[in-house]
Amino acid sequence: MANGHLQEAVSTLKNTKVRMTPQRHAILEYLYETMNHPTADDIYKALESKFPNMSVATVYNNLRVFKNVGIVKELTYGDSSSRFDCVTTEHYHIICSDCGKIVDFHYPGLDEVETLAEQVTGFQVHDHRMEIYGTCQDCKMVSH
Amino acid sequence: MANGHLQEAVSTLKNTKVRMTPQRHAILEYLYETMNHPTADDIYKALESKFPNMSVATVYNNLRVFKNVGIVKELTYGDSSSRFDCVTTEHYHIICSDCGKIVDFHYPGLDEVETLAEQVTGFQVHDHRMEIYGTCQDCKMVSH
DNA sequence: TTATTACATGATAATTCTTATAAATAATTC
DNA sequence: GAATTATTTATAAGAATTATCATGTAATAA
Repeated sequence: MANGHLQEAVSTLKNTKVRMTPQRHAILEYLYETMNHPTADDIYKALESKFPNMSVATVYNNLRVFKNVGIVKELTYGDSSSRFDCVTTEHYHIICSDCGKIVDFHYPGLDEVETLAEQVTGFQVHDHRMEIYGTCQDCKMVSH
Repeated sequence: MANGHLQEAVSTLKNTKVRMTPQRHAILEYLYETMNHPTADDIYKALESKFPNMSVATVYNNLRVFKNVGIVKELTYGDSSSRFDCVTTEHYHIICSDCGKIVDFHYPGLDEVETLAEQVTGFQVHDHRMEIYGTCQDCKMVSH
């Protein structure tokens, strides 16, 4: 299933001028398998053994390429480094303020907010973003 | 009215061990008067004439202090530098993807999302964040 | 009031994340 | 297969933020 999404992403790339390279495939594979919201550096380290010569710039460059094509989303939280997420279904994130863990959280979507915003502000809305912050169960334990 | 909120923030600080200094007052004043979601550098430049000797570090340090006390919120968008917003009433932001303009957008609040998230994930929720992205009217004009 | 303590500031260095550059390499097109 | 174009790699550069530390200033205690 994750594999299916990966294939889909690969064929999306095929339709553009973007070439498929081993590095790009590995980055995508990692994103779609782990579903882990990694930073660019996380990805770099994870693929270090497979691609000892790969540059950090390659990771950044390709993440940007993927983002432009629309198969990867960039998430900027407060913690200085962006996180990257493969675009699959509509879901939000809940983030633990203590340990930083990110958990997917499915929710119907906030389309009504978008339409209301359009009416009130006159903007032409094309996206929104929401995150929830809290303390995860593990961290609740620790603090007791 | 903006002034009222400023006074409130000042007295909040009084209750903590945080001292009031001219620089801190000026930073808060700027935040509460402009309501402009400035970056740290924006603030630094805006206060340059009043405080020619003020260091950028002072701005950063104090914004962090304010954040910890809870009278200022840090907003991280994709554009590399954080923006800072004084905490007043519950509102969200709608951001123009073209020119970067940020407009306040009042909405009842998404408490139900928080409670649902608590039930589903087991997190203890204490905050959430939402933004809407679109094209503002000015930029819509330009593109025609 | 004076001494002491604790916190703030300012200048600068250091760190970190990200992007730009340029040469080498690989893939695609004809 | 040769020419063209995109990609990788290594490194340098850039920008935002934080750390350091000496100095300064305000609060507290005697």
